[in-house]
Amino acid sequence: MSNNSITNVKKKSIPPKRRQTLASHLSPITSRQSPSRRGRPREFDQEHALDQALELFWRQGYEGTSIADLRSAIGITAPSLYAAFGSKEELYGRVLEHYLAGLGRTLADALREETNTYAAVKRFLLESAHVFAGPKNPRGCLISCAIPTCAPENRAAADIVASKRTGSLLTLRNRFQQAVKNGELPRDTNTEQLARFYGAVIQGMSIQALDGAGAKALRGIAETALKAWPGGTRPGPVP
Amino acid sequence: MSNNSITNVKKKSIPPKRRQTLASHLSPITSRQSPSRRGRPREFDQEHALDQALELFWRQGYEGTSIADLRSAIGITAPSLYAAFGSKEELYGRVLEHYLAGLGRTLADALREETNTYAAVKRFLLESAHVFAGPKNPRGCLISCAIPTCAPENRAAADIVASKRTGSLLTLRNRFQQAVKNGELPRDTNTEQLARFYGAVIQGMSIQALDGAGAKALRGIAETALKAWPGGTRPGPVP
DNA sequence: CGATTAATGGAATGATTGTTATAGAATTCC
DNA sequence: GGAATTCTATAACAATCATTCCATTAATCG
Repeated sequence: MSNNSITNVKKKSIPPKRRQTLASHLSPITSRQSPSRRGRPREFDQEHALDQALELFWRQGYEGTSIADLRSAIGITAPSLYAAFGSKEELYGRVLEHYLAGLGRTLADALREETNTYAAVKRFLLESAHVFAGPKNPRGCLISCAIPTCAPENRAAADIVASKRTGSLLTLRNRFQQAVKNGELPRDTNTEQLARFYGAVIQGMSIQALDGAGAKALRGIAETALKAWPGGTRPGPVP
Repeated sequence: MSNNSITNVKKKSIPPKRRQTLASHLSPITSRQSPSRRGRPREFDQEHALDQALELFWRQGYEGTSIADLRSAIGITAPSLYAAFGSKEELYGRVLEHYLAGLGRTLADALREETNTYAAVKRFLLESAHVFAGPKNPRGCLISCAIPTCAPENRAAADIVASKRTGSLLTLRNRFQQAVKNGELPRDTNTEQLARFYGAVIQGMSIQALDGAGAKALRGIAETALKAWPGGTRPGPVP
């Protein structure tokens, strides 16, 4: 109950946050949506709510989206929102997962379905170009350029997205390491450096998409980036 | 005086903004700082105020920095701040100029001082890596990844930074066009595409710097990006 | 000197921020 | 059929948001 003001030197009073933790750390899927539970059933569709929240966070960012925005977009009252998602920060985490399971799954798809690593990267870049400039969703990437900077109070939310970006870099690097073993990449390839490079390209494409670059311009960036592929433009031998 | 609520469909009441325009559109330098004017002299140093504001906007972003933050960092009262800079949005514009005249002048410097275009791009990338990961200033680039998304009310501020990014892309493209004429770049070079590519690399480097990448990692990204230089890794003939 | 002009400090503006009591309504368990 | 449980709606919470009113102070111009 009492706000321990000892630990916090800053002047902004960060709200206490009582019920945050447990739900989000158990299972990423079934936090509160397992059917046929005890009390009064939920009257709104969680999936639809996440869609609406995704749209807002994507278009306006974390700090630019208020609870009031979310409430009116989803069409529920504040207590319902907090009962279902815990807090703005937790909802944001859920939305990121929702994105990565939907339009943001381009990297995972490409790496899983393409046996050739060069082809996987190429597909990842080109599909991203398509999504980032697509007319049906907000421009850019929800992950790549979300909350780059923020007020100290929102640091936690920023760290969540940052960890997703870092995760993508690691995923790329792991594949490149495997590709070195396969012979797809030269033995002396700096895999982390290469992963960072293609990660940077994606992030830059995302920002330029926000600034108005179309799919064609983004594909041009991707095309140029592929010229930096080790061993020349041609893909390495397929294992 | 009266808020014309016809044009604005959104629910958020955007503050009227009375005294915004004139000052900022005349001269980017002498808006209110020409010496020996009429009334009571200013008691704080504008330059120092801009430094403090720069630090804050750089570290926390536009939406993450409040007037209260700026007030206490600069050490002035709200009326003084508004008298000197007009509004948060105008102050932000001033800060961006301040940045481009200081630590953010890497692109302009490189292009002006390096006769070889490849060398200019290389220097731009490496110097940026140094600034983005430098310990003396906030990480990343104030321009590259600032306000990618925002609340509708802050669209104007976001457009200011976006125009700086677009300006950098145009500057790069112009230099590349010149380099094609010089013979430094192949005749069939898509100069806009190349400019977008190196712009994207810088933007990605900035984001990764925010995520914790050190100067060495950023230089690695730059090094890889230079391998995409048309005609191979070696610079073209010097004119 | 008196008038004008502009910056200052203190206090307040209305609106919006994220979040929560409180009470009522709808379901399952026993 | 209660008891327990969980969602919903109304209303409120304190804090913070960007901005401005007011009276005062300090300078220059005539």
